[in-house]
Amino acid sequence: MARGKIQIKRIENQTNRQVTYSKRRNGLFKKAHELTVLCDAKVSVIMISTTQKLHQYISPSTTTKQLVDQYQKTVGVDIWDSHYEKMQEHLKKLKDVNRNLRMEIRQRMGESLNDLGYEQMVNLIEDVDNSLGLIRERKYKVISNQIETSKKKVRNVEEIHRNLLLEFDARHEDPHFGLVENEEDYNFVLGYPNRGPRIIALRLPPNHHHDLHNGGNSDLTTFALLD
Amino acid sequence: MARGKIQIKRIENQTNRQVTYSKRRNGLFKKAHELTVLCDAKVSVIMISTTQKLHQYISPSTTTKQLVDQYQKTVGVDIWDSHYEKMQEHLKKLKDVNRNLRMEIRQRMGESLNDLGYEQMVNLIEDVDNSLGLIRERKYKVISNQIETSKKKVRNVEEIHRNLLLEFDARHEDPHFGLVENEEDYNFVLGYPNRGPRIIALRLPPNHHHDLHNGGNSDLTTFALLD
DNA sequence: AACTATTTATAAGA
DNA sequence: TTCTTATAAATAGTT
Repeated sequence: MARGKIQIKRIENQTNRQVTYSKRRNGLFKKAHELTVLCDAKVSVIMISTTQKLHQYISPSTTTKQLVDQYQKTVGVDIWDSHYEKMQEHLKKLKDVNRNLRMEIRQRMGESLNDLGYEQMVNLIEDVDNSLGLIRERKYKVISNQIETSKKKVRNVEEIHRNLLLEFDARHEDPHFGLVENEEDYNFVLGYPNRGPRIIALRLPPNHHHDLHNGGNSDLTTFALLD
Repeated sequence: MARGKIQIKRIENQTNRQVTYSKRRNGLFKKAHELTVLCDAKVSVIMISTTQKLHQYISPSTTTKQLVDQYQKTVGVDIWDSHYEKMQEHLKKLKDVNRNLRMEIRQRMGESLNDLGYEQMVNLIEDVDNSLGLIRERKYKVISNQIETSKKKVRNVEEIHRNLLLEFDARHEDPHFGLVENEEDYNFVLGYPNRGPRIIALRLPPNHHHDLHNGGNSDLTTFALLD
């Protein structure tokens, strides 16, 4: 439109094309803005160049979202629909699933049984009964585990105690064993209040002598502790 | 831009403004199209006039949705989000709720009990047990209802039968009653094989005489039928 | 990015 | 609305 007329067709020279794009883009935005001001209109211009660069003009009085919203409302063809549709479907499915789950729970809780036929009710009873059995089983298992754990702990404590007593015993038989020299100091180390000697006796079968540290799986015998 | 320079500010004369809007809108669209062709760009122009009329130009190679999608992707601010937010939230909540419901069902079915503490398990057992009781109760109720319904039906049939016999009886006492004149014809009407008379007797308390067709709610007595 | 000859857009009038 | 046209504005090609 200056220094020579041009044909409106793709500019093949890339540099030229980009320059023209830049110039005309600004021209378009300026025109858009003038239109906005002069005619009190709302204008959105979005453009993407061949180089995938995006530019946009939007009238100061509005936002792109507003305008596009208005666009879709006016044009009728909701361009969000395709976007929404799947979501709507998903939502619907989820609601259905939700309803069914709630119904199942209600029935399992003994409510909303009106819809059930006799046969279904018998099945439900059997099912819930089985479930109850499973849960009870599980409870007993948990209890057993807890008891087992407690037993192991007890055994462990017992062994530690026994071990201690063994050492104590050995010390009496061999006064030169270890670092502690006299009974008073030893009592002190054991945490006994130092109120004179206390007699502790333990009878241990010989074969148990080397089993003392193998955890809690051996068939341990409880020994009477004489204090 | 011709016949006098104009200030870029709102045109107060409405007619003038609309004319200018129309002219410049076409100009803008033309420019947009030229840009599209010359520079191989994609352009979307959406505008709304003061009169809320919407016009748009879109490059032939694309759609408004595509361009706006590109716009939001590029600009980063997802303008759909605000649109979707509530839905997304709803979706998320539903998913959570569904997950919890499924978990509850699984637990009620005796699965996924690892997460439950002992206390919770005891509660669950009590709950499921109660539910089982409720369902059984319901089952018994249904059975009772069915039995009751059957009983009523039986009573009803019995009454109809009895009524019929009463009429039959009356016919014997008063031969001129009704239209049927002789015993043979009457038996035929009643569907009895015509093998001579059959003696049928019925004893009925007088006060029940008018209760015969009031459904099954009265305290009906079952009478022995002598055949 | 700046210049400018020229084309194009358009304001005002009809 | 559309046409006309004087004139402002835009811009293609050049620097």
